Amino acid sequence: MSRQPRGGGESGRKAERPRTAARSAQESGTPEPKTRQRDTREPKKQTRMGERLRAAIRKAYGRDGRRLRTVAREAFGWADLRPGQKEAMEHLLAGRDVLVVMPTGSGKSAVYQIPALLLDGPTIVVSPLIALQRDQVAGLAEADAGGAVAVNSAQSGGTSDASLDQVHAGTAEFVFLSPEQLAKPEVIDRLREARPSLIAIDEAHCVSAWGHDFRPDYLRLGRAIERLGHPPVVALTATASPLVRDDILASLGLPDAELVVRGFDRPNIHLEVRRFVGKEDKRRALIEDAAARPGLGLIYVATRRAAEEYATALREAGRRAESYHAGMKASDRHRVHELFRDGGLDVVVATSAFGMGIDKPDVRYVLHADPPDSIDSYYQEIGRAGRDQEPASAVLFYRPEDLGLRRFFAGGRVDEELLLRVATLVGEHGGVVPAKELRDLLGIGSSRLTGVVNLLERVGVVTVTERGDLRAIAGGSSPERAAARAAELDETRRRVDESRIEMMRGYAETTGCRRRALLSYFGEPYERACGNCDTCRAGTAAESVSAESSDEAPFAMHAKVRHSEWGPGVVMSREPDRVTVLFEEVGYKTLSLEAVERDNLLVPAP
DNA sequence: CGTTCGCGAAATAATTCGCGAACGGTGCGTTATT
Repeated sequence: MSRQPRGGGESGRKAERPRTAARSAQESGTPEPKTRQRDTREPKKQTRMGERLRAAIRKAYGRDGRRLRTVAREAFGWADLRPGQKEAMEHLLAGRDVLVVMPTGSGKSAVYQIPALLLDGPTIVVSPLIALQRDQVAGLAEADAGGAVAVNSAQSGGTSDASLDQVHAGTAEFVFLSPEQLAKPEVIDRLREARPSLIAIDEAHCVSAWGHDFRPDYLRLGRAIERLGHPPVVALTATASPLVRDDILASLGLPDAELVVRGFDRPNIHLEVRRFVGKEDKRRALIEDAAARPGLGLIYVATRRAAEEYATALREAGRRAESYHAGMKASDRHRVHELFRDGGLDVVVATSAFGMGIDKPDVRYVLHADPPDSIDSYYQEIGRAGRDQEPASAVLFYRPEDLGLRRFFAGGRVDEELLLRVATLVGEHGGVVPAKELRDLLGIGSSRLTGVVNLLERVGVVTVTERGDLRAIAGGSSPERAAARAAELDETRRRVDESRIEMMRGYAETTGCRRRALLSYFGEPYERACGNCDTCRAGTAAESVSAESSDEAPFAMHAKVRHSEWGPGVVMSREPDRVTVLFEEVGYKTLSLEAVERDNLLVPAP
């Protein structure tokens, strides 16, 4: 079987339908799908190519979803599709971009795997961890799915070259790579020549969580998508609040994406917060609790050191416990992962490094020795419990002070002087500045430079060429002004991050139903008390809910409002005496209704 | 932001106190040595 690299082509397992349709769609002047107006700095030709492809796909497949079931059965052996899966696949076959928010274990991968086999052209899968890529390639090798390869630094350059050759020749349907690979012009060139028909962004919350400083190439995926001709894109994640969803779509450049959200509530997970004053009290209580619990568990901690200390203490208490964090040798991490997977442990004590790619159904409890940086992260972590639908527990061992570390991490600011230096150097140069020369001149690595350039690009003074080099935008503002505006953008991001920590605090300290607090954070209406959290059992949640339902609150859920100082926002949750609003500029703010009414702080916005 | 570490001083002979400094998470890729 072979896929013809360019034009023509008669042979091949897959029908030529979409490509043929692409030509006829173009010739007959089929109206372009109603899609995005792309960034004008991008080459026009590529954008049009993407839209033609979309039109072709729409024409060829329309609303016909019957093929989906056939492929599911024949290639993957899946008996049936779930509603969310089918809906997302149909959007893709109709040429639309899609953001899929579904829990792990609900078959998110199928959402791109099945359309991949129906669309003629390779599928690019962006995956954050090389270990994950390995698992995904291995998983696809077992199916009759047209072959899967990876491109990354853990294998030899020759192997990666061979992978790209296979994609090009049509002998590999799926190619897995990291965002860093897609930052390389030569990789993009070769993938574009292979005419990809689908792009999947796996673990898409990483775009939002890691893009701004940790792995800045995540923020360049939007560019990569354009340069690949913008075939239909599906972004997949297990949790994302409305804020994070918007961030993902804005960053990837998918303003008109369809949204498919399924299965947020996990009613079998009992929610509880235990509050402590002393650090030592908390530590003792957690060890005692974990040592006594039957079944498999996870304990999340904030530092590597705490991971090792708790694991040691639990071993002394007679449990089969191991720690897991990024400071451990790769071989040890691997060993712990396998032990966990094969039932050789009672509990893993881990930093946030442990999680992605884990889908063990019988985790009975997830304890947090420290709160994470957001409810998004918290829900992701506790969501690893009870996937078998049997009762499970999520307990947060809470002291307000423990949020300090999260504030510290969120408080990191961009180097304003570096912003200014890059803006000045590129501005004065006038022409194309090779990124490597700039890095050498400034003595910084590519990740730092990318972080700074991402900000300067957003304020419109610098642009990145297809080769990855830098050029000033003519008529842009002065370097000083540009650097100041870029720093302001970063400041907004910081304020929003801090407000997300405040929402985490709100969850820990609420007297209302905790499930309701979580679900309303994710924009899921939940107008009752769940009966399966500590506040419900204590009775405080019921008071809170009944008080609210009798309340004639003036601000409905999801209503658009405007604050005199904080600007536009959306109502995210209401309680009897207060309302939480997500503001574009400052993030989440909880306001007392009394103050809102007295000073007329919020007005409805159009 | 909060905790821990290391140091010198105080109080007294082996420990305790107070203070400022250092540190804390997530992974890609690349490169220099075994």
